[in-house]
Amino acid sequence: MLDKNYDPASFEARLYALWEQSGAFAADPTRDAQPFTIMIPPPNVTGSLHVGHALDMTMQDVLIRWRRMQGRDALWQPGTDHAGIATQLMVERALIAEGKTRVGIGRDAFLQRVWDWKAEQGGAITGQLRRLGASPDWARERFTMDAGLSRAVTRVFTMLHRDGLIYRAKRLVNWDPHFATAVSDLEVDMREIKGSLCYLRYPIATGGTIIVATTRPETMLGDTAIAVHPSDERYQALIGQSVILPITGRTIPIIADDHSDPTKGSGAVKITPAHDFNDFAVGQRHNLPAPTIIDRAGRMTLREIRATANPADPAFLDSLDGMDRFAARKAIIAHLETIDALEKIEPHTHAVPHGERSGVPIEPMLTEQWYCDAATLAKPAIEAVESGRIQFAPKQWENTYFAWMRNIEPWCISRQLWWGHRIPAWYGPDGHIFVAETAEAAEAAATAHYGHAALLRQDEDVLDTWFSSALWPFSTLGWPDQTAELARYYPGDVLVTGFDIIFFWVARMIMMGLYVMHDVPFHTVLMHGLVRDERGQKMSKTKGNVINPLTLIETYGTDALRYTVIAQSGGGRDIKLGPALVEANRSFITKIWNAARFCEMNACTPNPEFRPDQAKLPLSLWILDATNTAISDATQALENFRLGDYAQIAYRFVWGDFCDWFLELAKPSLAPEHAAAPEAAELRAVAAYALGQLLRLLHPLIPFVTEALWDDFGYGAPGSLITAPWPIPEPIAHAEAARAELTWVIRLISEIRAVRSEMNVPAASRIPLLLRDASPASLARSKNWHATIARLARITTIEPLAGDMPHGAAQAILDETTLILPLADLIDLTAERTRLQTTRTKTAAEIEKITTKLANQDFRARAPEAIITENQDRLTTAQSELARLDAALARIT
RNA sequence: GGGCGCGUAGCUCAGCGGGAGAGCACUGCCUUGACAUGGCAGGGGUCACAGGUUCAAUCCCUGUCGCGCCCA
Repeated sequence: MLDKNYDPASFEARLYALWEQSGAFAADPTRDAQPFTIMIPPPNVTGSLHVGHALDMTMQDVLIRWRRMQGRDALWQPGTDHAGIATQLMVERALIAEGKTRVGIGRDAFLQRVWDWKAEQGGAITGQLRRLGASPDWARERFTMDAGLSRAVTRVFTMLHRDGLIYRAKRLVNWDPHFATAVSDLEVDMREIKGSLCYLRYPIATGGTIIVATTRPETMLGDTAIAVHPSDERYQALIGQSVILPITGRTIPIIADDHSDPTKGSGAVKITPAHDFNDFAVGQRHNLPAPTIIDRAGRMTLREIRATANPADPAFLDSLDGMDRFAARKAIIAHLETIDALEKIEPHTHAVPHGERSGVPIEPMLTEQWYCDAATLAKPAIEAVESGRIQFAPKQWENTYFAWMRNIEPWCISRQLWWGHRIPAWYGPDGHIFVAETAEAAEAAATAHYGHAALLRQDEDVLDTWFSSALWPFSTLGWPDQTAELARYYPGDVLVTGFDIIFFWVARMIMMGLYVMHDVPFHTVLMHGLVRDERGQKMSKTKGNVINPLTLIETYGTDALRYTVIAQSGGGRDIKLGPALVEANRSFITKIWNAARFCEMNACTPNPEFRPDQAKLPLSLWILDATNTAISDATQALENFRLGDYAQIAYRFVWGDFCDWFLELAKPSLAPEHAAAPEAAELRAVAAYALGQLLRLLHPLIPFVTEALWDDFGYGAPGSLITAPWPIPEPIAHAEAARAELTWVIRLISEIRAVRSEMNVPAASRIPLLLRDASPASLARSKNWHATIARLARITTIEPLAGDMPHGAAQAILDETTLILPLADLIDLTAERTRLQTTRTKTAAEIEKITTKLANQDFRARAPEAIITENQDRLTTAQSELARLDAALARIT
């Protein structure tokens, strides 16, 4: 017996354990079934479940559960990624708390600490995914640092290097001084900073000064030119002259370059090639030197400029060596003031790059790093989307993908971290590089190269975490081994992720999939938006508006959360989420629970022998037909990746069709006094059947409540709904006639209810119904449905009107019939007249509109025949309604 | 500056060439034996604005305004 109250906490954990232990989540490559594969975008091993995951993972789970029920061999590949910087940071913090440091304990000990941490606390998110009801094949869980996945990383690195697609180069990188590592463009946040624009006065060698504007005066130590725009009249005479840099006393040229914007600042800009991306490009065009003047910890360094310096104040210059870059900025401004080289300082707001993880300003830094030739890898990846072999849903995001891929920069893949895949490159005594999968292979290569064994030193750096994530769609399946899984599940079907991650996962997985596997990793990319708070604000810890999905689950149940995120997810736009919305949506789950309770109380027990074609009653045929429609529509929505539509279709079917009408219309027949009749038996069987279809239809969306009810009713063994077949429409004979009949009954009841409500007829009062001008068919229907109409519309008798209308009656029009409700002293005749007049006005307006349209010769000549006919039909209907309304008005006495 | 997207009922959004929709919120009535976490009924919209194409425009095109995001 079901509890009176829906209490998700009482069964969710139990049902999940039942599913997991039953092996329902497991893919089976030996099965004779079409595979369906989703590779989880591996969450960060340090992470915990946030609402963005809740959306992303629920979408995947809906698809995987649906396809699994359809009989596909469903593989949802779970796992986590090792998150180089985040994980290293976490363990470093723990060390600092113990008074130790990473460098202090050394690389090997540090890595052991990371693994220890991972064993104890890593992957908390996988437990939280279970709370969400996610059904991946846990036995196949992978981690990007696993031996197998690491082997794939090493293999791909050597392949790319062999093909000339990985190389070493000295370039500017985004340097994070806090972590002392290079980071990718994508791990840099541009933040609006209220700073200052300093106007510096540089002396010209031949006399006079030139003013340059800069937001970073401290970089002047590394200036190697002053650039002016070639067409800037003000500076024509100065091009080719020299400037004496204050502080260092170095002499640098004034050059002409388009980079300088005459409308900004003074129109002259200082060029610091080693510490600015634009300046670096200018430096390359003009063959300028690029001295580094800030070190890897963000401190000033004189190492590369000391030899050329000729300072007026050597003590001041020396004092800068080793000074933090921001302290140096202040010191330099103060010093320039004293030597009268500071023209002015203006407040200035500008975008400053910050490390996503560290939060400190990024320092462009000239370093030697490993690069991947992304532009070459991108070509086939672009083609795969252009040709439609991969499709984005919504399609709009393909533009974003193309825009980025067509302008892709070389991918800096090395990171100066310890936690990650160590770069499989070794250096000989003379610096010669040996790239190999193992140290032994590198040594063998070195022996062959030098003609004798040589002492090799492995590259200290590790690879960008995204390098290993990019291999996820095939490394998880055992590649480079040719496993049965690889043959069966690659390429996969769908990647589900947020648009903010197109460049991280989507683009890189496609590039690597095509390069390594010569095939796309998936055919569809299903994009969703960001989850925001109820006011549309981005969630952030600093704002304190972060919603914890586990709290929502504990408060409202997992199904309410799942339903909410999916129902909101339409169109791939950002979604707004708050506890109030989840609470409101929980009532949908409660509604299902209560509808099931009603079925249970009325002995609607599942009958495996029941087939829809045994049903005879119009009401049975009607709900069976509505069930078919819901099944078709829901299936089509899922096929088109319109999960929001699926949720809405489910909602309307359950609440509108099944609860509001089917159960209500069935109640008179199910009442105890009729319980023994054959009609009641059929309706009980139909109710049980439709409920079973409904539970299957909604299971991918709200797995827990549906499984709980499935088990309770005994539709199958406990925990078996997850593997029950996805419903398919069953042919219903005479569905058309049943629809017509039930639609009539529903309209009749609604019409009477509306009149009663508008005329303020007390709900408790039961009144007779008279039918005027009713056709024999309508009279027959009213007779057949008398008990139901009586109950739902609070009616006593239903009779054809014989003779004159009784005094004081309300009227309404239903097709050819005029409904007459004698209200005697209850009625306010003025109100009744007004009510009918309002309807008449609307109908008359409708007639006017259609008449005008039909009178238009252009319309008649050019509109499709079907549209003309439709308008004529509508006109006829409206005209006859108008006539009946006029008659009704005339009868009021 | 370039690109993408969005402005439809109080809110969240669907619809995207031929009768303006849903959910929530709101108002009124109802403790009817699944559910007051409910039922029934109702009000509420020059579909941002201005042009254009069309027999017909919320829907297509152009422009304007406002908002958001991405890239420089």
